[in-house]
Amino acid sequence: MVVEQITVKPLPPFSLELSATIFSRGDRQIRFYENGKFTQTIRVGNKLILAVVEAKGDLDNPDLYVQLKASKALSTSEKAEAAKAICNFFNLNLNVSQFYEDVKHDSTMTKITQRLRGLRIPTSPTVYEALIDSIVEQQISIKVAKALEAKIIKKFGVPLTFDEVYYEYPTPQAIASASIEELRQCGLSQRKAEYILGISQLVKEGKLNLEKFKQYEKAEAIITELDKIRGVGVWTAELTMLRSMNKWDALPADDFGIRRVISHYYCQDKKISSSQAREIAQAWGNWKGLAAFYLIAAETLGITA
DNA sequence: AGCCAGGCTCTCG
DNA sequence: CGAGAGCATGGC
Repeated sequence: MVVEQITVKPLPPFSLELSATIFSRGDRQIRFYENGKFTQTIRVGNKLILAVVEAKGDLDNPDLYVQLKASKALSTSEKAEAAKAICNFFNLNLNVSQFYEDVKHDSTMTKITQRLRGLRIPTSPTVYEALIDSIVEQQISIKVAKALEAKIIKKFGVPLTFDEVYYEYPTPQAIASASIEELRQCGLSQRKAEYILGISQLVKEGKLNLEKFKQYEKAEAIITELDKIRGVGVWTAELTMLRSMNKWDALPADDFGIRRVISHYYCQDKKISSSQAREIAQAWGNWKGLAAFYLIAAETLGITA
C-alpha cells in the first residue's frame, strides 16, 4: 500500500465538521466521519482508492489535507482526479455566500445560515447511486433505509482492503446481474427489488443514461423524465436531483420530513400542507433544496431560530 | 402490540 | 379516473 498526500482548497467559507457530521454514525466500511477525519473510497480511472480527508485552517481560509491510500503509486493526473472527486463530493466550489446573500430577506433562514456557515450538501459521485438510494428510502425511515443500503453495498459493491475492508457503491452492472431473490435478501420489498433491478438493467444495456441529467438546464425537465421510470415518482426524482446533480432548485414538498422542519421553524410545529410549504420556500429562490437541507441540519443539531 | 417512517404501483369500483 | 390496499424493517 502507498499513501499519497494532496491538498484541496475549498471556496470559503467551508466547514468539514458541519458538512461531514451527518456521517459520524455512518458505516465504517462505507463512509464515516470520526475524530475530524472523513473516510470513503473513491474511484480514479480504473483504480479504487481510499481517501481520508482532514481539515486545516479555519472557516474563511480552509484547507483540506487528503490522504490517498492506493495499492500502487498514483500519477499526477490520478491525484488531480482524486482532488476533483473530493471537491465534487463536498461541493467545495459552491458559492454558499451567494446563497446566504439571496435569502437575506428571510430572517429565520438567515439565523440558520449564520449558525451553519460553511455547511455544504454532500453529493453522490453518480446519479445512479443517488437514484437507487432514493428508491430504497421511499416510505421507510432513514434508519431503516441506511441499514438496507449498507446491506446492498456490502453484497454487491467492490471491496477494497487495506487495514480494514471498505466498499465502493455497486455499479449498475453488478446489480443488473443480481436476482430479485438476492435483492430481497437485503431487506427490500418485492416491488423495490424490481424497480432497482429494472433500472440497473436499463443502465447496463445503455437504454438509460443517468449522468446526462447533470447537463440539463431546467430542474423541471429532469423531474419529468425521471418520473417516467418505473418506481420513480416526483419525490424520488427531486431527491435524486438534489443529491447528485448540483441543482437545488426543487423542494420535495410532499416529503413528510421536509414539511415537518419547515413547520418547526416557520409555523410553530403546526401541520402544514405541501402548498403551504411551497409558499414559504418561495423566499429561497433557486436555493430551495439547499435551504431545506439547512433546515434539516439545523433541526438535527438542535438549533433554535 | 401496533403504528409509523423522507412513496409508488397496481387494482378495483 | 380516484381511492385504497400492500409493501419491507426497525424504533418507539
